[in-house]
Amino acid sequence: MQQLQRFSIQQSNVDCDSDCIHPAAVTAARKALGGAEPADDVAPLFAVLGDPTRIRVLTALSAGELCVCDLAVATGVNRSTISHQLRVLRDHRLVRRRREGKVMYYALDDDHVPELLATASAHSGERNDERQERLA
Amino acid sequence: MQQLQRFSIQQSNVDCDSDCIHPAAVTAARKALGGAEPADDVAPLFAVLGDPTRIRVLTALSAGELCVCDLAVATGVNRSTISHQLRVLRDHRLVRRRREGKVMYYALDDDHVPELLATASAHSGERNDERQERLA
DNA sequence: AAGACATGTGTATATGTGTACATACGTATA
DNA sequence: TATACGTATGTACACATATACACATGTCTT
Repeated sequence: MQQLQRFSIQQSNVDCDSDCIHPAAVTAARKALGGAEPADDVAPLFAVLGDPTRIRVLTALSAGELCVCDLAVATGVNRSTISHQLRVLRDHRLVRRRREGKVMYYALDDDHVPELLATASAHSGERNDERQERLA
Repeated sequence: MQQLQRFSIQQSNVDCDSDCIHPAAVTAARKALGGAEPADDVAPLFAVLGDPTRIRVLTALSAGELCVCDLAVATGVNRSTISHQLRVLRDHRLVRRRREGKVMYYALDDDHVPELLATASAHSGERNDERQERLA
């Protein structure tokens, strides 16, 4: 953390180093941040979703459960990579698995996932709505 | 964030690659994936949200607009870092800025952001209701 | 115009992480 | 039990990137 300079008695008015410009706004922001730092909870989740391969896996699973082999074929990704990413997704409770013989079937574990994907897609879609028409 | 990979589904090895276990499921998954590869649109957005500092910035801004200096104080992050991250957020149309004299005021630019944060928080909250160990 | 101040950016470094090879594990079948 | 096969993981490498220092830019004040 940076050192805090102590020249606070200068004009009691606007000095960004000693005292922030809008103390009321800062306190409101601190309140919004909360003491528990929710960033440490949601940021890792978003980080998991921030990989194209994992998004492809989740999107593929949105059509229904798939085994690892099918996932690899559908997404065109190495099976080893798929397994690694499935483990990441499992650790974050985004997918669940079910064994049937020697085949593992993976499925979405959370209704939040399609919701997040839809919202993010809407945001990206708005950005791309420069002159993009829906294609038949 | 990483660059997308070209993938061809012609990894004809021996068994599982040439003929997947459930061809119908694979075609359904491919249909869900779509030809336009939505992963390349939403994954970068999630990647942006996957950083604790940026989440703190967005959360702080959810209480109202703030200048860079106040953001740095509220989040406890170097002003230079704040500026860098604000640029990233700006590039993805997550925040907008407004100049007033020599002070730049930043605000959330999209209603999707609070929605995404809420959904992600709900997911994390459900996870924490059970006994879940985070990996460092 | 010059100085002060808030903000933006170039750059270097350290940390993180996605990928794939090789290999181990678990289950089913002969 | 032994073999085959789908899945999981250890490991190493390449690449992305978050951070902070130093400096640049833009605006207001004197």
